[in-house]
Amino acid sequence: MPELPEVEVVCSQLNQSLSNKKTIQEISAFRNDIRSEIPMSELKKLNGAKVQNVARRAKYILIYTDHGILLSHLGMTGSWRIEPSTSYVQQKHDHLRVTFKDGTCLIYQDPRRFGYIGFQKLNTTHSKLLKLGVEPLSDEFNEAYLKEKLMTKHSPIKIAIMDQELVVGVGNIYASEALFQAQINPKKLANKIPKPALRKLVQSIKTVLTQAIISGGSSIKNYKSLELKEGAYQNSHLVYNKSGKTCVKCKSKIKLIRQAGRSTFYCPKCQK
DNA sequence: ACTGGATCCTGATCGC
DNA sequence: TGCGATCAGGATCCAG
Repeated sequence: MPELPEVEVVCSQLNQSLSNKKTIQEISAFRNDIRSEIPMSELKKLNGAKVQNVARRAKYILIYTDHGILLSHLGMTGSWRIEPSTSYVQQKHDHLRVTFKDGTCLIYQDPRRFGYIGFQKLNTTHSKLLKLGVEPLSDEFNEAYLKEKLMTKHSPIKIAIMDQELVVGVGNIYASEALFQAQINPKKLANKIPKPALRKLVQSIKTVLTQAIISGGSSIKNYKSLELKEGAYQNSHLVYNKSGKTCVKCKSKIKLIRQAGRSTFYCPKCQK
């Protein structure tokens, strides 16, 4: 479900709500068989821990405490929500619940169970984070970096920019949107893109992600932020989910194709 | 060493 | 209205 902007929004809200105030009383799982088993024996180490801050790395959410780090990934349908402990009623697909000493609790819900919950020891890097590429909104992600990385890439550019070992956070929606803004055909081979186009692509990715964060993310199906608010960036999508509709630039029809099993939307006339 | 496809799972939506 | 087929914002494993 969520790409970088949606995770960023959830993360900053969690940071607002949890940091420097909450002490964990108890962590319990309703079921631990999500895609990868929830490591309850390790998570028990967080009992009595004080939350320090919440940060994002790629599409992972890291809840830092003085006893260790609660690592999570929302997969396609995962979400976190905060409720008063006393009025908590278990909802369908609630898998994990963190109870705080101040009378509130944090619940992880994930219908498809594609998400991930893990534990990271203090001063270590979890294995899931080891191979991740650069953050798209950092200065490390620039034209020179992209050119070097794509030199040996024989996949279509759309697939390449979704590769989390190259650059993190770009998923199916923002890949299509960024390529449209950069006027690059998603089928074009990554190692065949001229330098000026790569410069444009870097800029487009940064712009699209930044604008989406400002809008509170995209709510296509069931994404909601912590405060159960929907994002608004779906209203700014120019190609995603627009097949058959008119291109805003040239008035021809937006096309839908399938790449590596995922939908890609683009304008055949504007994107060469 | 690469690449694309199948796979994990539930729920919403589409077409007959 | 009902029912099966298809599709969904992700990541990983496997085969060619």
